[in-house]
Amino acid sequence: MGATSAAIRRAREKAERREAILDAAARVFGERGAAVATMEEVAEAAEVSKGTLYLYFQSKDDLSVALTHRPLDAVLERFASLRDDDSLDGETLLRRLIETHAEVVMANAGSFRFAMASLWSQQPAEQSGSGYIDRIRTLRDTYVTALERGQADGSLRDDFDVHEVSVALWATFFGANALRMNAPRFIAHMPQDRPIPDFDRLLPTLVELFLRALRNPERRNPERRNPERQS
Amino acid sequence: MGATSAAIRRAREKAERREAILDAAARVFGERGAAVATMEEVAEAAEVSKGTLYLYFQSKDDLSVALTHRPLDAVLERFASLRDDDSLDGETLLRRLIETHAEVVMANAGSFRFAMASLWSQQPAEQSGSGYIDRIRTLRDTYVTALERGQADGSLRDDFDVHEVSVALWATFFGANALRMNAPRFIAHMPQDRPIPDFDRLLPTLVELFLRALRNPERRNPERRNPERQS
DNA sequence: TCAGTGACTGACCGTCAGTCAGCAGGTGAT
DNA sequence: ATCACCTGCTGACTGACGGTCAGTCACTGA
Repeated sequence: MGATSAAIRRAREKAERREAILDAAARVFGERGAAVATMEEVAEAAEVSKGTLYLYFQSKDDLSVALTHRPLDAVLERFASLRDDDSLDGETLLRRLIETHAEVVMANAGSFRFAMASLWSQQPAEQSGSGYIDRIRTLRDTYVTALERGQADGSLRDDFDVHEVSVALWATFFGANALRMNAPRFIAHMPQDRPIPDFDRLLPTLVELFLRALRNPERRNPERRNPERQS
Repeated sequence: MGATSAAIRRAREKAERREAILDAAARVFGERGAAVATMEEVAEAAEVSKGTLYLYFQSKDDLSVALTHRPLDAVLERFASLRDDDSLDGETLLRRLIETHAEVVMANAGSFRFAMASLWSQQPAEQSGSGYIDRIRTLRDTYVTALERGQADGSLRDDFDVHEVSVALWATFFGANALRMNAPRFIAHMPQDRPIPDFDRLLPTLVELFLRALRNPERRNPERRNPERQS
């Protein structure tokens, strides 16, 4: 049936256009800064009219939140493959998750920034944020998995609550990524005669601290794989 | 001189009006939500015209950042009195700082929220944020003091860099406060059939984790002073 | 050939941050 | 008492931008 194949092609083109708009928005928001960029500019960059934007996204907020979905999906994909790698013990998995997470966030700082802004400025529980929350939940679930694995294989202590700690991890790396994204601004305001905090050391320091708090001091050491890790 | 006393009175009235505007803004931003509230509404609540707002504050962003100064000053004041209390060892001081910080942030969530939003949305290094940065720096300095005291009195380990850790603490409690401020939103989006993360446990969990990582395992225990403090 | 469909357009609207010419009322000098 | 002056304040106005919608056009399938 010709009707069907035409419909399929339309659907595909529609999806492609949506992606093209997201590409353009990422570029514009990244270059110009999120709040300053206008929908008109995004439309121009995407080579469509402003009205078209509103056929694909309900609002500017909706568009900017959608911008974070792709990088978050990238995080989740890499999370999944790490989680499925059985050769990693809980501690190593945890460390890798944190590093992966930070890496992708920093690589997409522009996209995340405005999503953060709209997260803060809205007060109603917008349903536009729902996709974001879903992804965050999956992300936290993966941290829980790593913690549970660590408790099971003895690489982590077993006297903490994995759910409580996973929320703590979430908060911590949220804050760390936030600071790192805004580091240039903070540094610009610092009086130059004082030691400037080293934001690049932030992640390693935090990883170190958390692992020190969580690592099992009397590790059973059954199937050890990596002989490194001292500090 | 009559002229002088009149000038003094004017200056005082000007300061009072500024405070009154901040009060009104805090009320309006708190009730209505930061981005939704208009300057017109703030003006009405402060019983002045919109134009007057711009005699006291350069912009809406400026006003909302100024809103956070007062609570931050409250934090700093309490920080100073904690720091000056010599009977507190480093570990206890650190714990108190964290708790105080969190308490004030939560009590003034409305004021902080929009400041966060403008932090994210602007890209230029606005000088309006400079007062904010100054306060944040003092805040972090106090954390550094606590860490140094802890290393000196043996309540904390001495094998970490106090500056690196202070940035880590800053990031962590920034993130934790951020999450707690937005907890209702996250919870609203969570599917109800899953265990909901307990945001009230977040602070205690983090304090616990950090102290576990930082506390001196072989504490010399020389001049212990307060037998209280359990949680 | 042509009616139907749906993606797309851009002029238009409402809102709101920010401006500015003018006003009131107090002040100090004459 | 009078007046020039200043200072704080006002609110109508402007420009910009997010969002809308009546209308256009290309394509489709009969």
